[in-house]
Amino acid sequence: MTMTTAQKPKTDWRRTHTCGELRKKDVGASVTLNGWVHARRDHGGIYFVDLRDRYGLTQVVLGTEFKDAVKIGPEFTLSVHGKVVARDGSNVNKDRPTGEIEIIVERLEILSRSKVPPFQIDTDDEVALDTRLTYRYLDLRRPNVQKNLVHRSRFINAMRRAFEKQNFVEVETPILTKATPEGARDYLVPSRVHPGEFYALPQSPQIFKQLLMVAGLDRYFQVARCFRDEDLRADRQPEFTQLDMEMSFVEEDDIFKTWEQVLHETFRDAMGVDVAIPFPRMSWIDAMERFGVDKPDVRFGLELQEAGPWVPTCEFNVFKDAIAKGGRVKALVVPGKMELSRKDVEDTLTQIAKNSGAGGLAWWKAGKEGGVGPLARFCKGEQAAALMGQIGASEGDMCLFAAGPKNQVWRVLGDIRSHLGKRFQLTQPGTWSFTWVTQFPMFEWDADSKRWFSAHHPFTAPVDWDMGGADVDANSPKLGELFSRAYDLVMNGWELGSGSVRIHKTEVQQRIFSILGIGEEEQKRKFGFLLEALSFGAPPHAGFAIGLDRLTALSLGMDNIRDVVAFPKTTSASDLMCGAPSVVAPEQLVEVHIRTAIPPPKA
RNA sequence: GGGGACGUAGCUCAAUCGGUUAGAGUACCGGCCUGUCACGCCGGUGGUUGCGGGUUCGAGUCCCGUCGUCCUCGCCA
Repeated sequence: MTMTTAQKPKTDWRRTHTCGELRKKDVGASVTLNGWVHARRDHGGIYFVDLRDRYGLTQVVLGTEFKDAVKIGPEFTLSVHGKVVARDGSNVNKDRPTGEIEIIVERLEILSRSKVPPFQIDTDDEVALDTRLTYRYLDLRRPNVQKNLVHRSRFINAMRRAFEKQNFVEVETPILTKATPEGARDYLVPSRVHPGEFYALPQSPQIFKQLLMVAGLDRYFQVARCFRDEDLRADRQPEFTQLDMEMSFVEEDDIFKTWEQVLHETFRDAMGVDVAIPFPRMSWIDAMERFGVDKPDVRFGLELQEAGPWVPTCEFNVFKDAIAKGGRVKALVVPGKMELSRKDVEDTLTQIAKNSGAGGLAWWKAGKEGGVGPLARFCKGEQAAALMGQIGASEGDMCLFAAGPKNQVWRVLGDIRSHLGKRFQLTQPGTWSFTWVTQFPMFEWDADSKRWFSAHHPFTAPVDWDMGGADVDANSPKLGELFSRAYDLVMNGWELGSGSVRIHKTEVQQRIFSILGIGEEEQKRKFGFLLEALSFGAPPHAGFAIGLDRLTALSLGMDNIRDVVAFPKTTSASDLMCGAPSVVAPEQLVEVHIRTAIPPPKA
């Protein structure tokens, strides 16, 4: 809604939430209001209507002069000219602007009539998602959803300002680009001019921003749309937005400092929240050992404890076998006051453990006399006290043990820890806890295809440029022990973004490609332009990208990114509003040289 | 690709052990009401219970399939 008064200049609706909101000081002023109107009931010839601005913040009751107005539909768009008057003082609700003042209407013009809406727009009642998404443009009229988009806009603008203040240059990179092997599945676009050839939509602007570093734009950023043809989740849409950046002649520290400053200013300017900087840092291995995940929610303790040293003193073969096979035994000590029952452990938690790949969960209610639980008979005499000392448990604490390969132990206890955090509400809403997680593994072995994959991406620099020596070939298991200069930014248990120091030397890049099973020929075909670019004296560089949808959702306390995206897709990646994807005319296919038989559309 | 939950009026939901004419609130339409702000009162329209098949004397309810939405595992360099 726009509002003009004699005293007040026209307000830019993008700048303020309160523009359009009628206040007591406006009494006596002449106004023009344009907005959505939800007509209430006909009341003896008077129409009482709520005028709602585009943020849904203003509700105005029209005064008695409105009684001659024509009858109108349930929702419509209109323009009202009138005089603002104070209502009878005895009937004012002091807590809300609505009702305090009203407009005596001099002229009313219906700009646009409305059909009966498919759901009630003037309430925040729950409506089925598919209905909301089919009529997203009506859903967006609802105050709660709309304010998310306003918040998002503020966030993006604040970030842009913060980057520009640090002399970053925003550069747009192509949306029609080249398919990249590895990583996520590409969305492909057939070329009309080149029969049988395809563009791909970018999974990220990664290579382009590295080329910008070679080009000498040593402080780049971009609000970048990215596309990944993978299954959706609450925190994942097939297209999403990154705040992407890259810098030259820098290392981890410089990236961290830049982002800490940017995020500090963003939260301050967009939300008035003072985020403490610098953010704590933690190596990946510490994150895994202490929290069992690479995106730990550090707002609560309940850290994983090492039980290994105690194992040789006991007779529990499951634990001994795990250690003998090179695995680990770790524990989660749940304070007695959290009141975790035997049933909780044996039902809920055991189920979580099984979902996480464990055979089971050993539990022990700590006690100096041997405690209670399946583990109790292995905790005779001194052993009980020794175990309590080893894992830091007190009398009455519920201790949960996982044994096996370290990845599995981390996973099981990490999942259970996260469950307990939610269950016992160990986190406070409205807190923002950032952590840098550094030094991720360089490679991960894929048992199915029997080859190494990059844990981050193939352009990530190893911590050790020499990668443990020249004798490391693509078959060496040693590759699994190498660390990279990749880092993530984690907030409240969510991965917000990731980045790395990049490889800027052609030889190193070629070697990484070889380890990943990309032969010389293939390297040339797929990444020739990058390798050649690196050969022209590429500066050392590093970068980072943050998921804007996730950041916006989290900052609003939401756990689904759907409502910070104007037109989101469903879990089956379709757009219910416009009906995408859809069948196209055969002529269109012929034009782009696709002759494959198209399966008939679903019934 | 796998697992789970859900699908009943425009919307939000109910319907007992499988039982006879599928209800309520709201919305919508009509009537009454000049100070409402979830206005009130009276009346009315509105349903192939997502779709297809099966079991049964009888299915919204049970079974199978299918479609859709949500959550999740795999996947997301």
